[in-house]
Amino acid sequence: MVTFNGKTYECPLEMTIDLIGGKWKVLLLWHLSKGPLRFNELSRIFPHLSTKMLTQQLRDLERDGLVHRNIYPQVPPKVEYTLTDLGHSMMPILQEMNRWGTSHINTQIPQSDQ
Amino acid sequence: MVTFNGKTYECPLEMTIDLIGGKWKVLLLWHLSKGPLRFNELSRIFPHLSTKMLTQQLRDLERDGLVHRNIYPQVPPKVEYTLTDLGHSMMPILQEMNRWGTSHINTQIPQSDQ
DNA sequence: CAGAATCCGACGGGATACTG
DNA sequence: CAGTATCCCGTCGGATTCTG
Repeated sequence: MVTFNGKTYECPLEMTIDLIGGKWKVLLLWHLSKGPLRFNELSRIFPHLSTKMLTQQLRDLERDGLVHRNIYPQVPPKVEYTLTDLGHSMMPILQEMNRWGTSHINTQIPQSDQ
Repeated sequence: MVTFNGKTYECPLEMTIDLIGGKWKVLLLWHLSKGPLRFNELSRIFPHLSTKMLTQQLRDLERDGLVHRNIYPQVPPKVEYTLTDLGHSMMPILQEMNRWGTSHINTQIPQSDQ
């Protein structure tokens, strides 16, 4: 029984997958690891991600301390998203995932015949 | 643009997270990495996982070549699930996830005040 | 520019009952 | 034992519109 940011889990693995599971969070973290990005820049990188979802995922990541939201008080508004140290500490995981994906591109699994 | 088992993705990372994203798949892979487990054994390990979901997740993992389903033709039926080589190749990812989780147990993120 | 608000349909997933 | 089948409700998430 472990906890993270108020949530309770049965084991560390469950805790981690809850933070980055789902399609978009790892992709957001991955792109932000290369440098700060603005809301619309992220929106352009992921054309299939609605602004509603983008906002929601970024809020989740922010609430869990993986992403920092930097607001420049100016008109028009400017908001930059960056990785926190905790966010950067996820990189070994993402690198392993990227490595696995890269080395298994175009794999075709023969479906069992029955 | 990459593919895996007939599905198309924008990048290797997206491909990987699609295979193991979601709460249960990593947990199933994790337990199966220690040895074969039967359907009811898995069911007992995860009390909050319905048989419907368990079946569905196992079928997904099987279809994607990460898990093998071994049927013993006998009465009562006996079915053992094991990791394939491809499933084992996921272990570095899960180990990183477990490592991260373990070293961030009981973290509390101070919420930004506004 | 960076969202918030609203509406609404699809489906993820629980509970229960049933089967070879 | 190892599932399947059915019902059903909640939420996920898309599309659209609006705002400081």
